[in-house]
Amino acid sequence: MENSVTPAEERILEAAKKVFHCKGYDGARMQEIADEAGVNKSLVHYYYRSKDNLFEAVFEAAFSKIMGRLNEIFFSELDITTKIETFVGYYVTFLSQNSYLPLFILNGLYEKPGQIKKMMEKNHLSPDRLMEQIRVQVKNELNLDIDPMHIYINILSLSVFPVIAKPLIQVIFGLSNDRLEKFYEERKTEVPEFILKALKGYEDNQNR
Amino acid sequence: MENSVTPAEERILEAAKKVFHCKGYDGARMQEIADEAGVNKSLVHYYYRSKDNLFEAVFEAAFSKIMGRLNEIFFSELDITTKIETFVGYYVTFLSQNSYLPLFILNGLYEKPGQIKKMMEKNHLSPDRLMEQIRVQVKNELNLDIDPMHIYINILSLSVFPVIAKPLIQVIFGLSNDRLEKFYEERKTEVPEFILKALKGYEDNQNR
DNA sequence: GTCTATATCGGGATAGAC
DNA sequence: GTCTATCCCGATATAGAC
Repeated sequence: MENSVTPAEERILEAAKKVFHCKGYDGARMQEIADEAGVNKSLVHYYYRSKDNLFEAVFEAAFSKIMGRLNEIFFSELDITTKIETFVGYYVTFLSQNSYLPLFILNGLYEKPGQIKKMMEKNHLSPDRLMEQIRVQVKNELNLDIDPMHIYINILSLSVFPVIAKPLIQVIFGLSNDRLEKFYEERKTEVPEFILKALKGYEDNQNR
Repeated sequence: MENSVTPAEERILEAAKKVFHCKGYDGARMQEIADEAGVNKSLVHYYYRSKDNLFEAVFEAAFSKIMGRLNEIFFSELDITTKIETFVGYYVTFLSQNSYLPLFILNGLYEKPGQIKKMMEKNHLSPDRLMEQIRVQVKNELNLDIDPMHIYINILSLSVFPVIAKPLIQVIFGLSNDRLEKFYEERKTEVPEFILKALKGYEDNQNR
């Protein structure tokens, strides 16, 4: 099996990422991808027989990139407080530098409900292990018996949504690009603080 | 100017909503919209000269539907606690019944950064009024001097993201549809609780 | 491997009969 | 207002020369 990747093939994949990420499957044009890669349109088909195949390659790369890092942080040896701070800090930074990625993935998941489990396994993602990991840590370190799923989704929501909703936020609050950048920067400390204060609230309740 | 809406025109708009919401602008087909409305393809062009026009009508309706209600709740006379509970309850219910809507709107905002201010004004949305409204209420009722923007976005994130990320959540946690419904139901109480506990945390800090 | 040329199809839009 | 027929372009994909 061929192992080395030719420069052309690589350029095509990079170009495809750029175009698919911004325009989605239906909006992307094979011609535009070819132009972006600086090759002939036929060459794109030579390497990736069809638009579908090319899209799959792009989607899988994006999914792995996001989930791999997420996985890494959540299964690390950090204590829960540091873990949340690390997670939020990393995601807000990473996502605002790649602001097209999360929406691309969400759209992709709606279009392709199949074959995703394959990717989950490839990225060594196990729902049960993740849940258990959070539950144990919340129990041991914070002494709380609360559903880890809601906590996990809350953390994700607070980190990801503001990036996805960038244009909406600009419209609702009438922000300039500079002011928006500052807003994201603030969130790196605001969000962990918000989460930890909430968790502290549960603690007070249960120990009362 | 013609005021009454013919049944056909109405059926076309409803059909267009269904198709555009699910497939987006590029994915939607005029033929499919016509079929869905039970009319000939030409009739769609007769009423809405182009695909662009039709899409605008659909987008504006969706935007107004979501923002109108949001506006209504945030400018109501409720105290902040009730307001948050009402908002989350309403949005989690409404959005999970119309789970395609938020993603449709976010995608649309990326594609059409123009002409949105027109809609903001049409819906009487003023960034400044909204911010001031939240700031005053948080100050008066909770005695807190914190940035209302982060609070507002946090509430929105926790309400909207889990609905948008439905397929992602199912994949990450391996949930059945029934279990997911239960999860959303739980969030109607979990999310306001989470938010209010966090706010309480700020209160303790500042009064210490 | 990389290009040119072309097949084939589908979609948006319009003309014109009724 | 509603239909049939058609135009025309653009997009995916393939064949085949080099």
